Amino acid sequence: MAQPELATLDHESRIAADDHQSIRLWLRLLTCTNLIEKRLRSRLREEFDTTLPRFDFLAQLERASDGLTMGELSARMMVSGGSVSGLATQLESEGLISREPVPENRRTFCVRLTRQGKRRFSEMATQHELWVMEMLGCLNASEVDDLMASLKRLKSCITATEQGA
Amino acid sequence: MAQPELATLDHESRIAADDHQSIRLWLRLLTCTNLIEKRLRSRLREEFDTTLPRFDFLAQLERASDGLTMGELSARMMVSGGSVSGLATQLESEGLISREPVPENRRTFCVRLTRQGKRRFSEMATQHELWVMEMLGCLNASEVDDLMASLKRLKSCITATEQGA
DNA sequence: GAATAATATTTTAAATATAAAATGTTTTGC
DNA sequence: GCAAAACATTTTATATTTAAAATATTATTC
Repeated sequence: MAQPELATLDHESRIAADDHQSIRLWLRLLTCTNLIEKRLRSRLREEFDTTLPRFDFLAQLERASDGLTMGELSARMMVSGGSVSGLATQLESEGLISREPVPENRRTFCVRLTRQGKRRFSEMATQHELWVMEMLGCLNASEVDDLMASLKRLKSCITATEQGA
Repeated sequence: MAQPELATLDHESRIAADDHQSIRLWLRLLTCTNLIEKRLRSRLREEFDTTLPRFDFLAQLERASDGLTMGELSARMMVSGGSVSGLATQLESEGLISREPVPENRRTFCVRLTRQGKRRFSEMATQHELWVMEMLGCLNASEVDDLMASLKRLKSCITATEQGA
């Protein structure tokens, strides 16, 4: 009974079904990301009176002990140069980062965490990690590994299809 | 040789390792979502001179043939009421949606696609589906199914840890 | 049934996003 | 070496986001 029905699914129908499956996967991915992002956003506001972009800015610097240029920050944070510029102005005025000119290339700046920025970030990072653990922690190690592998493959699929079409 | 080393990983170390793995998973998820979102955003701009939130607004209505209230739209789109309100004002002025009062409850509106909105959305949806296929299409059916299952589990993990902590 | 609480939406204020133009610096090509 | 191109950043103008206040309606409670 099942086989004849399957046989009636022609190539076009199957393609259409796959289409919908792709869309469904994309929507599910988006939902998960939105849920996590919103939770982190509200916790950062409640507990540290800050925002996700500002946290992310500091996090990128924490990972790069030699400092980063504005362009590198823009690429790693995946936001426009204008955004990075505005965030940097704020964080600099709060004393959390420094923006020093580079003698060899006067077009660029080297952005670093200040001592205060490091201290402040580490307070937030500890909590941030707990919040993420809280949300992802019920996945066991092999589930996490599976997801990591699948998403790695997905990422390479996405970047394989180049932007300029 | 491997067992003794594993044995030296005490509970705390293993927890720390898991923490980082959770963060890495979260960042990878975010990267994938950002890549897809940016691509869709720029394509929608280039080809239809519109934005992702506006497309999403219409898409939610397309799926709900009986129309939706502003609050339902807000929940399904996972954005604030204020955003929905602003988007509705725009889309209404462009003639793509209608916002009719509901006699039984004068607080709410019933939002629907207009004929023009349906036509416009279907043009965009066709392309949108192709763009998503383009990015996710290199995953085979079983990879997609695996991801769907993993993300479903992830979603239930996230929502299981309730917001109000 | 009047006062209070809950609900649905819009408006407001502040922050953030982008694209594109402007500015200043370095590199390239002749 | 000078003009043109490429590069890195900031500024500008516009659009979007959110949280919270304001508005209006409905439901509850005593």
